[in-house]
Amino acid sequence: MREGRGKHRGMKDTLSVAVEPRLKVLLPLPLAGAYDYRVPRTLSLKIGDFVVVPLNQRDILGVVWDSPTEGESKPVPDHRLRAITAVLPAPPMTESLRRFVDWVAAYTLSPPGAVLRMAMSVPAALEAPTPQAGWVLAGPGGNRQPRITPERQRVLDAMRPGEVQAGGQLAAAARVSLGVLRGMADNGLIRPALLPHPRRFARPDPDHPGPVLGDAQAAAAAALVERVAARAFGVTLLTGVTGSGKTEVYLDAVAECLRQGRQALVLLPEIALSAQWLDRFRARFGVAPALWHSEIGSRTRRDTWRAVAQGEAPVVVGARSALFLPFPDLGLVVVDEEHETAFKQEDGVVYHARDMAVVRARLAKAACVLVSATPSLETLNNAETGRYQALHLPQRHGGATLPAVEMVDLRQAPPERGRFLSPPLIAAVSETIGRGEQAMLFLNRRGYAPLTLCRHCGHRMRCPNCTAWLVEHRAQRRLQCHHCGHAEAPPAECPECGTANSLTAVGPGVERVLEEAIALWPEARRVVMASDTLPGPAAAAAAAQAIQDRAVDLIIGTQIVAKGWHFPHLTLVGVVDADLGLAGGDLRAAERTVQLLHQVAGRAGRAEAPGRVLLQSFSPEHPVMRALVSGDLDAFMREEAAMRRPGHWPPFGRLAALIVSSEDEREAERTARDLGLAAPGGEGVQVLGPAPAPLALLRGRHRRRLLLKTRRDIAVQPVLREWLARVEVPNSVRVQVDVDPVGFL
DNA sequence: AGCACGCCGACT
DNA sequence: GTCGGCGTGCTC
Repeated sequence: MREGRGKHRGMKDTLSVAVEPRLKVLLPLPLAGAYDYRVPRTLSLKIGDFVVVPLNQRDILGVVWDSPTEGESKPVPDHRLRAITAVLPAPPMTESLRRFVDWVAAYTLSPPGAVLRMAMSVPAALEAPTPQAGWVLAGPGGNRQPRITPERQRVLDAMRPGEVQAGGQLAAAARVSLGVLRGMADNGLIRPALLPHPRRFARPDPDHPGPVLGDAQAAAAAALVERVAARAFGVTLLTGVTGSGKTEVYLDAVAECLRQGRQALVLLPEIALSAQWLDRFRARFGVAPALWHSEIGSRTRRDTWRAVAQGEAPVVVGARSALFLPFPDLGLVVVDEEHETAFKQEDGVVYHARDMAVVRARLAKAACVLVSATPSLETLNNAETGRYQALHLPQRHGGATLPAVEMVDLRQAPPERGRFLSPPLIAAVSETIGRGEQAMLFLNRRGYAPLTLCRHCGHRMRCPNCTAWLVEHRAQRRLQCHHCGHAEAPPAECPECGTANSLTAVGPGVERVLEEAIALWPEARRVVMASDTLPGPAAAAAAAQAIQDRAVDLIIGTQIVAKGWHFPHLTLVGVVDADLGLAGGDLRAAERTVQLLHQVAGRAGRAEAPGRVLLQSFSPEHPVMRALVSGDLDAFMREEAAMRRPGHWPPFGRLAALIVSSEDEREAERTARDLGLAAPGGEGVQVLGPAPAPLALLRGRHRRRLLLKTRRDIAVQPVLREWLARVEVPNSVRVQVDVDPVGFL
């Protein structure tokens, strides 16, 4: 590149040799960058087009790309170029989405192709949809006078000039067989025609009469509407306690987006559990939105992707992967429950959907709204520094009060031996269901017992592939690993000492709480809500419906009960183990516990009946418990911020984790040590580790962690890139980069 | 991500 | 002697 640039020889070469037209094509593969291809004269191409190109022995799909591929060494010589095979009949990928793919790749240190793969997750949607054939009136002309039988007359009556109808539908309407239609076609009465592709998603009516907003809601809604009407990027944080009507407020912003003729995207953390959310959407707009999540079937998936690309899906509600849908004109991105850790994608391209939603909105010149009753410290900090506008709904809508939160000190009021519900909690539940109201017992642990122990020798049943105990699922008579899926039958005798009937369950899971509840309240109608007892959205929706219909007295659940459900008859929530999330050295353990328990507490008490929350804890004096009892979460978050600020912990500094893993422990150890020796340093840059990861063994891979911490004004990506380039990583070792880690396992 | 090439065990 | 196991490496 350096020699010959601008010199005679170089100039002469470029002038005399016919330069082949070449384009960059990004492929949905984890390659370092876009590849160059020759453009055949027969194709006219533009940037963003989806194309078929040869690679090795096969044909694959890609996108004509225009990234200024940084640091490209030497261009591939002309004679090695291969030609683009074809263009696909799909709308080209927008500039905004291409820049998003580039941005996410650069931020997460992922190959751009790996990110592109998420934006082309439905290859079938790129092919022209197979048009459906139907029939249309042939109109006048032709001098034949075919006989009009009564059947034929009924068909003619069912048709209107110019309107194409599907054969099956038409035959049914005219009460004739398909043969009659064929005969009419032979006689020139009707002729085949292509059906216009059906509009799959009805346009939500922004002016459909929805719920009436209170004053505070109306004011917040007006502010959001103004942001959307500005048709420019901006982030707003919308806060307010459970039941303050945040959803209805941001649905007004969605309505404004529709009036602007732009598309809106709403991200939910657990789209599979969103049946009640969809009811509220329907109440506001009269129709259902387009849905996007991993459980959508392939046909719907293809139709939805295409509808989004053609601007025919005005509103999409989805999980984090919906960020990569091809919206041609995105005007609003809402992230509901923005504090939820479910927004963090942990495998493949590691990204935080809440943060990427802000970027997606910026690149699309769209408004962005982050919504939560318990915002993350990151988001609160951005609101405080003025990067985000803040809107707050001060109280529960409709005059309902917040539930009273009380501690149960397990040292003062312990449960019976081998039981997990304390006398005060038992009394409260009895009282509540005695009054004909509903109670909930919350324990964020699936299964019967988290640990199985030999009473004779102390042996603990552990996963062969992971650093984890096997969790007993008594209903299925299995011991399961919650990390890798390993399962085995509970052995009759201790595998270590051989003693029979010596294995005993230690600690509670929801199944064990259920067992206790059956013994205490045999008459109560119960439901267990856990991810393994509610397989899929339909089951979750059915359970929620049963609760709403008062067909249930007692709900026993894991964290899925915390998610935005509206249970109007629920007045008591008992948290079986409030200390559960606080163990371990996680930076955000306290923050997360406050958020989760506050969300759970928010399920109790609505308009008619005030709610009560009991937290069972061994350390009621812990700041987390104090915050929950006082309800002053703002003060708690201020203290949390004050603790993180001096050490430059997020959000006052930046973090990136390196996870070194290998099936060979020594190789993992050696690479981790090499990385530690090559660690960057200097002003505002610090490396912690290497250390064995808390999950030192996961799915049979030995894991070591290193943590890079920098001041907020130092970007971690260049530091990471230079660091990784200095260390040789053997093939058997994987180094995963996690920028802005949220968990520390 | 695929798909080929390459170098070591159980088969007709 | 071959068929085929999956380790390693390349793809404009």
